[in-house]
Amino acid sequence: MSADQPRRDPEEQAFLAAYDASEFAHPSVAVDVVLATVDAGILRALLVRRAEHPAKGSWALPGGFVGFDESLDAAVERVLQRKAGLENVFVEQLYTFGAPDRDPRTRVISVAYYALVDAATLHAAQPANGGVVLATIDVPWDGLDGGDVVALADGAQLPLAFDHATILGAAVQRLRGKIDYAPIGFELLPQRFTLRQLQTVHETVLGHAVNKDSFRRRVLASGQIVPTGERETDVLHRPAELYELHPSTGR
Amino acid sequence: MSADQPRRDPEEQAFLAAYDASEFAHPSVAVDVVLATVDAGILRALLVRRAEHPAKGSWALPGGFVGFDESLDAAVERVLQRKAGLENVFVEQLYTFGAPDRDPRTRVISVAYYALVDAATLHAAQPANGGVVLATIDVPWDGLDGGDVVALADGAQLPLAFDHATILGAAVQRLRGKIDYAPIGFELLPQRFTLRQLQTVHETVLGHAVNKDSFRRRVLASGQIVPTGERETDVLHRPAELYELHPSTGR
DNA sequence: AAAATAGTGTCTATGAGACACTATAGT
DNA sequence: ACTATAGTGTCTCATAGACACTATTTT
Repeated sequence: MSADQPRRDPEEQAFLAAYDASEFAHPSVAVDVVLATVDAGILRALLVRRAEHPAKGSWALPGGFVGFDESLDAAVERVLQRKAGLENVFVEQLYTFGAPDRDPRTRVISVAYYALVDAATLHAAQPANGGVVLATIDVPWDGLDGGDVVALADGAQLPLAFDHATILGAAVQRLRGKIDYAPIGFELLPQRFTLRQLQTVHETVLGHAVNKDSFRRRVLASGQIVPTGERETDVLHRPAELYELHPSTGR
Repeated sequence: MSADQPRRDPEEQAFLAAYDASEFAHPSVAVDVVLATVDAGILRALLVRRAEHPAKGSWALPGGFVGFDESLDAAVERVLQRKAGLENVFVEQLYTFGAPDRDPRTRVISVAYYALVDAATLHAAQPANGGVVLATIDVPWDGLDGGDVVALADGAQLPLAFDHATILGAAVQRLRGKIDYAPIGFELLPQRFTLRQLQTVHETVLGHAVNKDSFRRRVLASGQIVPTGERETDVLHRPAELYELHPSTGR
């Protein structure tokens, strides 16, 4: 560490050059949204086919540029409404990707978000235009290692635009790190759900099986969910009790 | 790291050549850095006095606009070098703040980072200009609740510019959530440290005392640190063994 | 009745907290 | 010798995993 080096003119000039550049040309700012769901034990995310250059024909996260007077959250809502026909979805900011060459058009800094929704709601919402697919996300790493992921549709790998494989990987990594202590698993289920469904959601996100007994104990002891007194129907076995989020959690 | 870029055909190259990024008004993009340290059991952060409007006279996080061809990480490095005279500091992205009215000049989207350094290094580093203070951070909430924090110098509260009290609070919240499982406590200590020093760092960040016995057991069992065989000197009591990060951790 | 999953009770292993005790520096 | 903190050994308690067992639905 050379923290005690005196400041020299070149450093000051570098600062001034960078500052002046920012006065003339500003980067573009976009939001990209990882809209994820768990469907029958499979992790999926919505992708949009790029109809125009750049990366024409490859698949991208739904996204868009941030308006000059538009908040980041508002931009995300607009994107979700327009590309997936969804409103009032659980959304959290993920990370901001700012490599100078990540978009060939110009400098684009992208603030990535993830949105979670249950599979039924996502299937019911019809996107305004075509060119949209609910891709299967294949995670080629274990635990919290991180890295790019692979998107599949009909068994074939989809080419992903820009650095979106990295953004998808970061979203999976964040979900895996958070699901054990934050109430995000519920966002991937309908309002009423069984403990088995919740366990499947956790297992799908984490990428490995979890212990049934301790999972039930832990979830019930957390006080986050309450039994409804009703049971699931149309199953081939003993029906499980339906639970819902504790009213104080407000959903 | 980043995914393979799709092949560029002539049509796409023509599109890129004709692309005009200045078609719309773009927000400005800045980085703000929470440069934090733990000094004798006190959490501190570097603040810079604003010499110009807006918020003239109040205190702000060190920051600066991102150059058009400059990566976010490079902008953070530049800010740390210029405002604190530091290089090779541990840095991680925190969150991006984008409320349209957070800066009265114009639309400024700020990508916030936090940087961690040990107190001795921070004291040794000479900031380029005056108007810099190492403020005490007072956290008026417990655990992971979150919220604004208060900056103090010489016992008096410092007025904070823009939304920087919120950014500082988010940094504390992130550190508290991460220190139990991520190796960030070591970044706040010199290369060699005692277990008691490490415990004090944890207690200062968390805002509450931790159990000595289980802390020692947990840290030693993690295998992250190794004993050096040497002991501290010039203390009024039995000197403790000095530890350092396990070589494989690479620092 | 058979099949399948829901749900309960209990034993064990592990890790945290508590506490007593010994060790070693400076004064 | 006294004081303060370092460091160790052991007991207890809480929680996760494992496993056996019972309960309840459809076919």
